[in-house]
Amino acid sequence: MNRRQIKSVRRFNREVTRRLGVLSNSFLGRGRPLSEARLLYEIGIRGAEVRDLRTRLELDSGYLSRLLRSLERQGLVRRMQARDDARATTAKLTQKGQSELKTLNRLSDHYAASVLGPLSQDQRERLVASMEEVERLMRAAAVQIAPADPRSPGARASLKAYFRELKDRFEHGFDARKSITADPEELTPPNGYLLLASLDGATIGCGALKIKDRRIGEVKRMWVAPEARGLKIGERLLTALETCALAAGLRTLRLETNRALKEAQQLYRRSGYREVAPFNTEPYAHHWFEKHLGPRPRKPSTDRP
Amino acid sequence: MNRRQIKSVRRFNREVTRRLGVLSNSFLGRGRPLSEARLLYEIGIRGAEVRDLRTRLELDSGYLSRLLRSLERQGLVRRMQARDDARATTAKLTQKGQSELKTLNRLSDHYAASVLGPLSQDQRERLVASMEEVERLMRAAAVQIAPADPRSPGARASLKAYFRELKDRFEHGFDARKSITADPEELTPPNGYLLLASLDGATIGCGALKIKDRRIGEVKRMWVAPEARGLKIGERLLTALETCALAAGLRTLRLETNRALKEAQQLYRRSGYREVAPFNTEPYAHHWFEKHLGPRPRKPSTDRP
DNA sequence: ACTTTTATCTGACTATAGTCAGCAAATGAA
DNA sequence: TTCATTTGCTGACTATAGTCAGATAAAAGT
Repeated sequence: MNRRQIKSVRRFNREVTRRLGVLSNSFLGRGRPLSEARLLYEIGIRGAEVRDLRTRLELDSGYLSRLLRSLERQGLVRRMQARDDARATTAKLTQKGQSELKTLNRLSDHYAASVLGPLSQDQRERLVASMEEVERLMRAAAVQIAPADPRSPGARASLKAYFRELKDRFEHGFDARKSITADPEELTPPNGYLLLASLDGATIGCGALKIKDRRIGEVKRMWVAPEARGLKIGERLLTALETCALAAGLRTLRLETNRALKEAQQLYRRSGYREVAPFNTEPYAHHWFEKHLGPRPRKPSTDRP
Repeated sequence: MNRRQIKSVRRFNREVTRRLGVLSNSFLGRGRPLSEARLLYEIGIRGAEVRDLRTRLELDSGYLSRLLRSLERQGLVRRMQARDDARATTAKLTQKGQSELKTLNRLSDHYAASVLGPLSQDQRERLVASMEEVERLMRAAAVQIAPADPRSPGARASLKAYFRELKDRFEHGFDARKSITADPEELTPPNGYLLLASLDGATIGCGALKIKDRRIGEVKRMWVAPEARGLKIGERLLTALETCALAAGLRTLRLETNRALKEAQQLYRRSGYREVAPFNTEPYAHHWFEKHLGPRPRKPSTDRP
């Protein structure tokens, strides 16, 4: 990355926060603190559990409780205990709260219209397209990759989703018991590693390294959530696994994959993996790949797991 | 503008403010309130007049004074009276303030680098390009067009810049005394109109309408500041003038222009003006244009002057 | 039965970001 | 000269957005 790019990002930050700040104050802030407005918005028509609100808005539990109480006093929100877990609280909008939310939505629409209004049709299209690109890429940049315990909730959730997808996509389904293992203890250092990709606290991908012997590692469990595809997260996971492998002294990585997973094969080929003769008897595999690692990780990524 | 575009703008607003907010807090907010950091940044190495700071940051004079006092107490800023106007105060950074500013700049750079860091080279280029487009178009959307008194400071400044540019660009220079008049009283309702385009309080363009008789108007003084070109402000000024003209009951608009002003001619042709035989003896003109106004203004713009 | 964890609430406190009325000096126009 | 305006300062006030330590109670583990 260079000076020009950094300058451009800083400039964007400065200008856009200023413009958005002024507008969102004048539109959303009408009579209601922004935090309350956001909270109403986040509760939504269907209601939400308070713990979800806390993680989504990243609020202190005390602060959130106070905000909810304030909304309750204004008659906009009703709090009720969840049936299954009496500790958990669910917040729902009252009739009044729902009409308030509609007003907020209308104001937000007006705000957006005020941005688009002065522009020509052509400019509007270009602005919207660029906004979508910025949002997508800032989301991509916010994805974090970090090693995790294979038994942690995030790990289990992503592995479950991974198996589910294999079952859906393989022509004869998928049964983990018939496949070569990659059990939790095999993915825990020093036997191996599991890396999770997460975005805003939610796990959206995984990738594992199983150390076979002192020289050879196997890449397993490569998966990215459908909603996060196209952000190059597979590349980053793979690069991070290679960094892990190098750090562990490995010189060769191997992997096998099913013919249904076209995009995975593309990723491996792009990343310098060469197809080789089968090196195991994995029943679900149609292609086997191998890569010899250089002394240093490749340049594009700066992940340090 | 349609639902899809509005949704996209709202989504951008929500996501980007959240992401930028988190980051700018964690980077710029280290130990120093954001408003103080912004103020230091705005004062800059060369110092700045307090009144300029107030308009640029849109701060209450009391609040700004307090912020400056706080920075002064911390030994970062020195306040001194301006020589020419003893009411005005100039704020300058002390040695310590300058090194603090350098630290802030370094932190800002780190913040930008943290956004770009996880992305591939290709993604970085695309992000930066989209950011520039968003910024440019949001700036364009923030431009306001409004009628103004031809004697107001903004009007005089833009007319002066306009004459200056004509003088530079016309092959034989330009002398307003030899040209057909468009004096302040001719551009004041009901004799005519002067519209100013402004961005964040600064005047960046003008356009005038001189009403010749009850049916025919003349477009004069069309100018956009060089730094604001490419944002379709000329189009908006012209459309707004046409709206004015229609409201005043005019059915025909005329204008003349010099051959050096290629982009102006393009604008007029694009906007439906047809070249006609000379209708006056303006010595600096090479092309004469005319447009018959329909009963309603064209669609793209929503300016209502 | 017990400890630990999870989910929320409460009170007390702080920081940040303003707003507003009024004052005073300097300036500029009538 | 007079008087309105500009410019900045001060004190008093408010709103917003938190943070933190501890209380409480249900649920889950052991």
